[in-house]
Formats: sequence, structure tokens, C-alpha cells
Amino acid sequence: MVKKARGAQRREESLSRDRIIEASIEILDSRGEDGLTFRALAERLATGPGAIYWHIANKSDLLTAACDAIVARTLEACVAGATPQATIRALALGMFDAIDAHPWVGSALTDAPGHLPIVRIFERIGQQVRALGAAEDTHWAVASALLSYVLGVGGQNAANGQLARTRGLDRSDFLETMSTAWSQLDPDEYPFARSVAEQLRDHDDRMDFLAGIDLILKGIDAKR
Amino acid sequence: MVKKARGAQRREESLSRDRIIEASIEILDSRGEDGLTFRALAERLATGPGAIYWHIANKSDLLTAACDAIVARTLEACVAGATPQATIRALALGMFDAIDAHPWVGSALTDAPGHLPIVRIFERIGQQVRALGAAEDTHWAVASALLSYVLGVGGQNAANGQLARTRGLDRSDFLETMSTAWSQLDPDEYPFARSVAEQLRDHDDRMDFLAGIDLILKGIDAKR
DNA sequence: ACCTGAACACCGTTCAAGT
DNA sequence: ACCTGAACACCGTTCAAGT
Repeated sequence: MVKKARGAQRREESLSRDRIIEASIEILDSRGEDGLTFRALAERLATGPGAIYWHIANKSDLLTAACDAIVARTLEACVAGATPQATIRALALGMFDAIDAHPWVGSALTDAPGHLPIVRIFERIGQQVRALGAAEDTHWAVASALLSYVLGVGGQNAANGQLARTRGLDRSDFLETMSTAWSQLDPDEYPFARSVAEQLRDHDDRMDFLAGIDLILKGIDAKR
Repeated sequence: MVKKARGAQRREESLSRDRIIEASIEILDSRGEDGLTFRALAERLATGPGAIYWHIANKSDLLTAACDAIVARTLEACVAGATPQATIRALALGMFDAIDAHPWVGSALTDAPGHLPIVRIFERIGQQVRALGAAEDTHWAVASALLSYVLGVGGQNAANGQLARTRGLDRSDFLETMSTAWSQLDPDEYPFARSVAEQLRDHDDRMDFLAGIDLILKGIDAKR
């Protein structure tokens, strides 16, 4: 019962799956995906690399578990809206912001199909799709489309943010640079990209993301 | 002018960026993303790992270049349909199939935001969005939504396929297994996933993908 | 200009040995 | 049961040295 209160150099709590996951999230957030190594993790936990394997199967397991922790918290924080549509928007936006804050979650989700974190999100979206009252046999396809959209756009946005950070730019500087590059593309080969270079400069990823969600929701509506 | 016709052990053509990319695609297709190493590539090209760095900046550059080669071919093979809607469907389906055939293209695309292959796809989709005749100031958001959807769903589908292959199952065995697992989920926590387990078993990823595209296209239509 | 291949600084993972 | 840390079999990348 009595914990050894002594030994400032030693760990205060014993190793556990949860502590390992917590430490992983901190490393992933501060040093990015490449920063998470078993050696770095072991050092932070004041142990050896081998010890971690007692609690975690391998690196992919570790990443999925860290990802699931973020997803679980995010979904918990999402409260239901007045309508299924509003709830779907809230869920989607919640995930978008979570992936933006933890870019590694984006790739972890795409690399873990069928795993717990994905099923969690799918379930929450699906319950709202059902509440929309669409035909039963379309539930799967509609929920899948929404899930894929959320993960797809969320991931792209996070990748963009990381690219900007890599180049040491903030969001608006980055958009400025990219917009300028696009406006100088070959007019014959890239007329469209050139023509939207302005919109690129001033756009708001978060709002565009929501616009896409609304597009899909409208599509569902139009189908009924 | 005269090529050395001799030396069966030696390379017939000298090293070039194109030959390196071609060999990379072959390795990626046959041995997967993890199979592509500079050592394996060097061996196939009958040279040393260092030689590759004369033509390629680094591994990320190599992956993007290989990805771009697939994308360029895929888009070239996509002929225009009777309507912008039909062309968008053809482009989307072409990319879906390409990512399905070359799963590594999915992750390469998500990891290379703003790079050539992405801009190529975006341009082609965008031209059709413009042809749809929607309001000019929505072009960016609509084209972005479509692009993200295509990459998102395509990537998810490819990841699923790889997961199935990892477990040594074919598509329908895999769906069978997953459907059964879902039907046994906790009814209180995962009511929706349980209820669509049947649809999961019989669904066709390709058709669901198209259904999502149509949903978005309908949403655009409803907005006008 | 282009290629060679040894060397460097890492990885994830295992496993005998300890407590 | 849980932890240690050296060791193994790899990586991507560099660079002096060659042609």
C-alpha cells in the first residue's frame, strides 16, 4: 500500500500502458511523428526500450492507441446539436480541429482501417445518419462518405499545416507563398489552378471543410 | 552514338531519373511501401545506393516522383464524358482504381500536399467544376471538397485492401470477417455499426465511392 | 559528370539476464 | 510479473575516392 516516497531519480509511478500512451502523445505533439522512437520514449519514462514491449505490442499498436485516446476525448467533448445535421457538423468540426491540433492523428487514422478509433467515429456519425431518416439501405454508404470526407480533408489540412511549419512559415505566409506560386503556373496547362489562386490566398480551411459537409448533407436531402 | 552492346553483367542503359522511378514503381507494386529501400533499389539497378542520390534528392522526392508518374498516366487515360458530371465521375473513378492498384499512391498523395501530383488532379477536377457553371467564388471550395473526398476514400479503400492482404484474405473473406466482428459489437455502445454489419458484408467499395461523388454533385446542384 | 561502396548515425525489435 | 540494456538486423544519407 505504501508507495516508496523516496528516490527522486526513480519513477514515481510504475510503468503502465496508459502512462506510455500519455508520454507518446506528448512526444508526438511536441516533436512530431518522426520524433516518437522507442528510445526517446524510454528516456522520457526513465526506463529501457525493452520495457515498453511488455505493455505495447509494437509501434503500430502504440500509434493506434495514442490516436484512440485523442479520438475518444474529442468525441466525448462533442455535444449533440439541435438537429442531426447540426450534430454531424459538430462531430466533423471536432475531428477536424483535433487532427489540426495533433497532425499525427490524421495519418494514424488512415493507416488503421477497421481499428477502434475509426469505428468510434463511424459509430457516432452513423447514429446521426440514422436520425436523419434516410432509407435504411443507404446508411452504410452515407456514413462511409461522411467519414471518408472528414478523415480525407482533415488529413490534407493537417499535412498542409505541417508543410508550412516545416518551412517555418505561419498559415497566412504559407498561403501567400502558395497562392503566388499557383498564379505563376503555365496558363495552358493549369488554367483552373491559376484562376483560383486568389481564393486560395484568402480561404479558410475550416470554413471550406464545413462547406463540404453541408454539400454532402444537401445531397442527402436532395436524394430523399 | 554507338552503345556498348557488350557486358551482360553491366547495365545496358546508364542510370537516369526515369529509370530509377520506373524501378521504384516496380518495387513498390510488388513489395509494398516498406519494400522500397535505397539498397533494394540499388541492387535492382545494379549500382550502389549512393549513385541514386545523384539523380534523386531523397526518399520523399523519390516517392512523390513515382506517385506523379502513376497520376500522370491515370489522368491521361481518363477521357472526357458527355457532361461535366460524367467527366468528374470518370476522373474520380480513374483515381480510385489507380490507388487501389497501387496502394502506396494513396499515402504518397496525402503526404505530398501542394506537390505536382496533387495539383495535377486538382486542375483536372477544377476544370470540370468550372464547366458545371457554379458561382465563381465557390470553385475553390467545391474542387477542394471533391479532391479531398477522392483522396480520402481512395486512401481508406487502399488501406483496407492492404489490411486484407496482410491477413492473407481475399476481399470477400475479409468483408465476411469484418462484418461478423461488427455484428458482435456491444449493442449499447455500437448500435449503428451493428445495424450496418450486413450492408458491410455485401457492399461494393467502388459503387459506394461513386455514390458519395454523386451525393456531392447533387449537393452542388441543389445549391444553385 | 557520374558512379562506387564503406561508413555514420540512427531505427524497431528481441532476448538473456536480472529483480 | 515486470524491467534492463546490450545486441541484431536493418534503415536513409553522406562522402572520399575513383572513372
